Amino acid sequence: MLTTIGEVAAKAKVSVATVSRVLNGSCKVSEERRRRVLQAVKELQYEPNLVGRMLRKSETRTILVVFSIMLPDLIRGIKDAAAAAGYEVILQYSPGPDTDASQFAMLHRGMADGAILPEIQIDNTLLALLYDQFTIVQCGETTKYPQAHVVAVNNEEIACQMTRHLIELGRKRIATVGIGSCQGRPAYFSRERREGVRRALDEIGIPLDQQLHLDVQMGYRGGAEAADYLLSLPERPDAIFCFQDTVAVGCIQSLHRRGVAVPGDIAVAGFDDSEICQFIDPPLTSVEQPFYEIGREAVRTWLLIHHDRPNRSIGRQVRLAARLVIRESTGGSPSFVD
Amino acid sequence: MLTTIGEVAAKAKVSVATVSRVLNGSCKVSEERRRRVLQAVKELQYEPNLVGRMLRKSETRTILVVFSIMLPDLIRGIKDAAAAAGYEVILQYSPGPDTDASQFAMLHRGMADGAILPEIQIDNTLLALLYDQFTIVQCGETTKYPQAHVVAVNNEEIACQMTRHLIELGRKRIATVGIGSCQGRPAYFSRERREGVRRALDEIGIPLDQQLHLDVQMGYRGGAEAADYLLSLPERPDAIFCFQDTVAVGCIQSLHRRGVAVPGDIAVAGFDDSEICQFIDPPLTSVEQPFYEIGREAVRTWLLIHHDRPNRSIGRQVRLAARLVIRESTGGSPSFVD
DNA sequence: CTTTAGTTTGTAATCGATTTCCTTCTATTT
DNA sequence: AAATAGAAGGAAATCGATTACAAACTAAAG
Repeated sequence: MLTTIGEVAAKAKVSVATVSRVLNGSCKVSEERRRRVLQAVKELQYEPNLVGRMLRKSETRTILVVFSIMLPDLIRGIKDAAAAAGYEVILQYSPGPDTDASQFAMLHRGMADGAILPEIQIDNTLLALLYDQFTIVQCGETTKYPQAHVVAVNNEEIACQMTRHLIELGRKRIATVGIGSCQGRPAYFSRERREGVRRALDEIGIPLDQQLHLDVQMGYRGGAEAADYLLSLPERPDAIFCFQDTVAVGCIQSLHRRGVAVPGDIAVAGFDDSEICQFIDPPLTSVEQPFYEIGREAVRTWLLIHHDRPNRSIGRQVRLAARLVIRESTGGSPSFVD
Repeated sequence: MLTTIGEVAAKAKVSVATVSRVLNGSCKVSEERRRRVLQAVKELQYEPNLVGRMLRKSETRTILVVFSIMLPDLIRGIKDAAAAAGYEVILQYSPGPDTDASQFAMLHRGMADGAILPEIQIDNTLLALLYDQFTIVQCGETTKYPQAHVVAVNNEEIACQMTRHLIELGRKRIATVGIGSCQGRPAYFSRERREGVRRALDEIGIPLDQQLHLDVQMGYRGGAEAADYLLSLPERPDAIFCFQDTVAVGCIQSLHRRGVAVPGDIAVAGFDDSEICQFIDPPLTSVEQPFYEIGREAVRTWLLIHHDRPNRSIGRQVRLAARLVIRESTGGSPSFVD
């Protein structure tokens, strides 16, 4: 059994109310009693029971984080910002690209005040229900739901920059590999990035060739499949921009197997700048996302919305800048470009 | 505000006790009232508040899972087995190889009845304190703590098998790269695996060369550093057995850069059989761990220990079989061996 | 028709922490 | 010395669900 406030009160020879007051800073406690209470707390190693507190205050001060891909920096950002605001974080892992209602039981059962959804693809009907009842912030993955609160990088802008970089290197037939959800629809961030690619191609008057743009399941296998398809085309691309690093890695692997040189024949770029980019052959050009800041900003946004519930009619969109990281896989010399 | 049992009772025109009885199966409720209650529950979309239940029952029916590397199958195994037993799971991410007391606040604050620690390296003093107060099961990573409850693969046996495989291919100077904790000490599973390697070498009368065995931080960078060190030796190894796939990948990458052929000059093997093994060049020989089963078994063990608290003097050790997955990185033809 | 046994239902206590309300005590002013 | 304001601390209500206990009701037996 864990120590309760009653035992602390008994040991310190004060009432439970006084113990609570000492620990919660309502400073109307005499120095003598405060000392006795703190002494007892220390000796008994008392930590207030969160369940009791939650019930009494009718709030959990807990944020649920439902994630499908593990992004350590993002989680750290969320945890740090939440802790700073006196909030707990509980993680829920949702395997697969699409998330269903069962992942949100903790909300409906009163164990969390709201949720942050990093890189989660989710049905619009379910999303509407969640937004209706709880404080929800999405990050990484964006959404077409108009009331959604979103923290993400400026996908369109950075994809446009990446495409310009490829064009500067003389590439003209640029393919993109996005991430699809279960229904075969591309994730919304894929659409934004593709729109950036389209804009860059537009600038030099190249029309979009639909054949060159496809969506796959995230992971190495998806990348391999994409490469196989693109190589099967009568006119092969000379660059492949994958919207996730693991997809790019799978892609490169498949190109190698078929004797296609990277970047000699085809340049490949990824997205996220995960650790593997530096450790694959050739090192992978990618887009660095400020995951830690995205996490922190998501919490800040969450807190803002949560304390301003009545006025939350319109969605709040926060866009952060991403950064191109050029490496050998696109044939450029290893250097950074802002 | 979420619906409470009182509102359901009012709507169904019964007492709260009756609602509770209907929902908790004490079947002494008349058919008529049961129907009314279920109707009201449905209409109000009522879900019992876990906080209230936890407080009243003085148990949370929640297991805390503190993880440092994300193993989706293991988490799925844990969640499935926990759900089947009516338990919730909350995840806590612990960045870095070593875990400190702050990760266990949820236990001390009454939000979980115990914890499962997958692949977590943890100080023995802290571990003893945890075992003393809570139901704890470790999995993946083992422990020298004698009262520890551990679910893991038979590291020594499978490492011995892998080494025999390398010996059969004609390799004689076999290096190992283990995972070190912050204090520079190797993780305990590294020691077990190394012991298996020693045993296999012993069988053919090759003594252990200490120079060939080192520990690094997990991840690609650790593998690259290990390869650099091993190549700097006057007598290079002809095989490198890495105790984590990412380390093996980093290792191979560094070997490639220095013009060392894999497996021509040096064979490389990994551990965990993660997805990347099939998508790296050359495909990586590895050890498949039954992560889903480890997760399930961890929960089963947890439940057993939890309901048998007085008699838990001695640690319970569960060892599962792992499987060699031979691929090109060790020069064998791609095939499976049991 | 009364008694008794058994079943169903409601009332109220309970879990731990917080907080309102009220009492007690101290200090200041007249 | 009496009156009053203000500070400090304790008693008790509260949050939501469960459950011990008591009350009410039904059915069977005498």
